[in-house]
Amino acid sequence: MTATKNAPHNAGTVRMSADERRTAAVRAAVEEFSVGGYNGTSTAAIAKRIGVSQPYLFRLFDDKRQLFLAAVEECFRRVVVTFDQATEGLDGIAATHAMGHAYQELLDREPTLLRMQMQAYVAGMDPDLQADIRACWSKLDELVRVRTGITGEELTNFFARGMLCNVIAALDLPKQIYFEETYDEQGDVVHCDYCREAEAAAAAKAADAG
Amino acid sequence: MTATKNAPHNAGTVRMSADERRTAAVRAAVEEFSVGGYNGTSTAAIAKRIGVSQPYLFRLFDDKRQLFLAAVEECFRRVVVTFDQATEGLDGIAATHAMGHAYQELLDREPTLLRMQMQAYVAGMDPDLQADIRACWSKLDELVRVRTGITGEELTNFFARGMLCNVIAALDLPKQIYFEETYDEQGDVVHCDYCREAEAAAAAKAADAG
DNA sequence: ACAGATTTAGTTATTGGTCACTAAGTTTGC
DNA sequence: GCAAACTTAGTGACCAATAACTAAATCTGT
Repeated sequence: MTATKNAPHNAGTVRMSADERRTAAVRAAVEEFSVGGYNGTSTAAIAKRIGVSQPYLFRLFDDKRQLFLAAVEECFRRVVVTFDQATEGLDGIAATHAMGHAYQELLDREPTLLRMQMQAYVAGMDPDLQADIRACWSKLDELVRVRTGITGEELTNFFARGMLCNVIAALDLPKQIYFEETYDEQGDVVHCDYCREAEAAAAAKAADAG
Repeated sequence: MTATKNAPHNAGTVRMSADERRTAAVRAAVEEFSVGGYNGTSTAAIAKRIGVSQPYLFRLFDDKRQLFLAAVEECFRRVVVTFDQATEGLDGIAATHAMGHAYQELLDREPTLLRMQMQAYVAGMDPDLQADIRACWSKLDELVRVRTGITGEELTNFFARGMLCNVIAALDLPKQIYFEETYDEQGDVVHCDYCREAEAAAAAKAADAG
């Protein structure tokens, strides 16, 4: 009695394949979980964001936990892709610098990704989720090690600075407090030699493609 | 009608002053919130831990938010105290090293404090809490700056490495992955020159007191 | 010294609301 | 016409916060 008999049940929403919906749901989940965290985000909020009823989410995912893990994996996947693209044709310290710059750029362009990471780490305190979150971390660790070849203090500082970026994203601190950039007379960012190497590699690749 | 007429209402629990209870509640809150976070921890769990009814917590604190903030402040206070004690009689790079060591020791001895910090940072994404959490961060930042005098890259790396410790605590990673210590033939930890300076300062202070 | 008054530390019972998840049905594209 | 995409309706569990009450400690006047 709530709807006229022959009016469409779900007017306004587009019909999608389950896989397409799942993908949309994961994207939405990243957005929602990144600010509310696992316990502070309702499945209803995620459903609303993709224009679907809340119970339908449970046809796409076994439970909230699975949806959260999918969001975490998507988040790490996007970071991995970023690192991948940033270090094409580079290795050693040049690759390390490139990754560092790329991550700091994420802080400006996609703070959601860094916030979602924070949420993943605290969710990792729950024994039910810890193993999966650790696996995400390990993959990232692995990528950095093989792409850069750095170890010891250098590796530690790389990840450490990444984690500081995450906190800056969470608290919305002005990033120049800890990451100052220097500008030339034109107001452009001054790049170091490693940056120039990275730019050269990118230019070479572009020339190759074009 | 639920209890025999003259039987004590709260048999088994000790009577405390409100201030004592509040202190106990804050300690319990740090324990509980550090693993469950703001949204994943019930006030009932905290009340149970100090042997008090759940509604009574709301006589001691206005609401859950206040209780959480008290726990966050207690957590940061304990870190500040640790840094304070670790750097007595030191400054400059020696103080920086001493703080760094002290923080890494917290990772072994009081992982709860580092986990609680993570919870504070993600809770700081909530606009209602962000200002207070930022204030805690600022205090810590200020302390490190005045005690060590470091700036720029050095300061950044100091905080960055701290944040990495927090993540290690959260995910229960083996800390030697990023913080290897070297041991001598006796199996004792090898200290650097700055450590020795710190030890000398501590010894001098002990001699002064004794 | 002690009875009554007052404050302080606690209780139980309850409520309004939220949330994850289930069951059973309806619509739509092919 | 059927399978796959989606809905509404509902349930039981939990949870922050309130209300109303009780008992123990402390103060006060005589």
